[in-house]
Amino acid sequence: MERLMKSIRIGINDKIFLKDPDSSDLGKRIVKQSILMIDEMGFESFTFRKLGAQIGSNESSIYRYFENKHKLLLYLASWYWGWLEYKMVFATNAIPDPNEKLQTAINVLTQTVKEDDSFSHVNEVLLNKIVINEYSKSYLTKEVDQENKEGYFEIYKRLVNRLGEMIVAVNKDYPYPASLASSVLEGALHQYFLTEHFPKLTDCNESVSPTQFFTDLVLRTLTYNNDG
Amino acid sequence: MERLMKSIRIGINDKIFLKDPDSSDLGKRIVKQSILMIDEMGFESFTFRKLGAQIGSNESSIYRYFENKHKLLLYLASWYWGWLEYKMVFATNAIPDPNEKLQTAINVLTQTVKEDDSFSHVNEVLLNKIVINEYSKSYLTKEVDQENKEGYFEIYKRLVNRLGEMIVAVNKDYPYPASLASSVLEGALHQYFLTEHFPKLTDCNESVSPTQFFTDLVLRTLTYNNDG
DNA sequence: ATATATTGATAGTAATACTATTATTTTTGA
DNA sequence: TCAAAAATAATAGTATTACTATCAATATAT
Repeated sequence: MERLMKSIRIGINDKIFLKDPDSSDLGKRIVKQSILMIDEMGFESFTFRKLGAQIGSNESSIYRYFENKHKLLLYLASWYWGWLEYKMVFATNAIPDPNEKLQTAINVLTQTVKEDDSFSHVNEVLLNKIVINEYSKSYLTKEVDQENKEGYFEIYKRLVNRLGEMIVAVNKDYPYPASLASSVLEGALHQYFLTEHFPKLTDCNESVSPTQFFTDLVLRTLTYNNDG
Repeated sequence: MERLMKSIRIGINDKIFLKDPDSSDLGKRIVKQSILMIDEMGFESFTFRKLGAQIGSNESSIYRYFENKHKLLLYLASWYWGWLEYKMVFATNAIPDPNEKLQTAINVLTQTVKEDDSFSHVNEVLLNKIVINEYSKSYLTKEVDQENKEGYFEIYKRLVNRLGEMIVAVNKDYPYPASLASSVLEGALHQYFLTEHFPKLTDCNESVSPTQFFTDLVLRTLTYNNDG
């Protein structure tokens, strides 16, 4: 798996960047260091000037890769969701039983990332933390419809839809597969956030994972029968 | 109900503001106009300078009420959740049956606000939209733990806990009442957002409401029996 | 009528989020 | 291998943001 992951490339909508950061050493340093810095100081405090100082490069050079830090966040998020999608498809592909397939998908999608593959310049552990803390900010904007039209959220949407299809495969009569799928993905991020900062608002903790909560939730929801 | 709501006052942690905006005409104009402007231009573009220009007051005067726009957002959010809490407690108070009580609570908590009471200086319809689009930004910050310690999220937490208790009252064996409660509240905001901007990621639309989705979800989850 | 509190006006600062221009270095490909 | 092209760096500059400070004007309360 690691060897495979090492060589994959996430296909990201090329309107998100001005110059593909994967195409040069500077581009990779921008991505790598921005992940460390956004995790460290938070997206609000992060600036291209600070990033330039850290990587020994110039602010103006970074602007040749990304229009602004918002676009960089969209890039990082797309990378993350693309990577998760790959892991999910890989993990579920060979499973014929719809129940087991869905179960496996939920496992992959709602687990925290424990270690990065250390081959790529992308630290997936930190990227996972960034997505938990910052992803919402990438779409809670006045420009969301325009940016959606331009395809900046395609990978995420595809991932939600894949999960939705697996839900349908388990129970074709369940009336809200898309809402359940989007709730699982978004909710997992939220439950991780709560575990860290608002422990009284969640039952998840060191011994109970969001994966357990959502696995149970989806099971109950899809195998419900009203004779009980 | 309208008459009652007219005179209620939401008790908001007074560390959120420097001077109670409810205590003066200027304070009320700040709150009223900020709601209109944040809804209109989004939180990022909104500034105290622009707000001052709109209400014919001075930027520096606004800073005497709120340290910064983040605190103003915390104030508006607290007001909103306090108002919802009031509506929920009022609506559920007299209901003895736990199932019906929970059902009513979910109704109140996941419905959009259709008209404001027009007595208060707060437009609840717009405030509801603001909470959908901006609330996450109030806690997805590096300062969240400090601010939580100072009690800025008390009302929201109390509301989630109340809902969690109602869930326990319906099914004391369900292992994730807090997570389910927080998922319903947060998820309702998210489903409304998706309906507006990512319709393919939700089953909610003009004829299916997030209320229906979550009512059904909670019903299935709490009345599940594994004989099926 | 006067002290006090509130608001307004003006100005100023450091930082942000860029853009523009020009210089320097690196890459490439004829 | 040398010249052209591309990429990066350095420097400077602009408009805006997010404030703070000071002082003047006005309203209010005793």
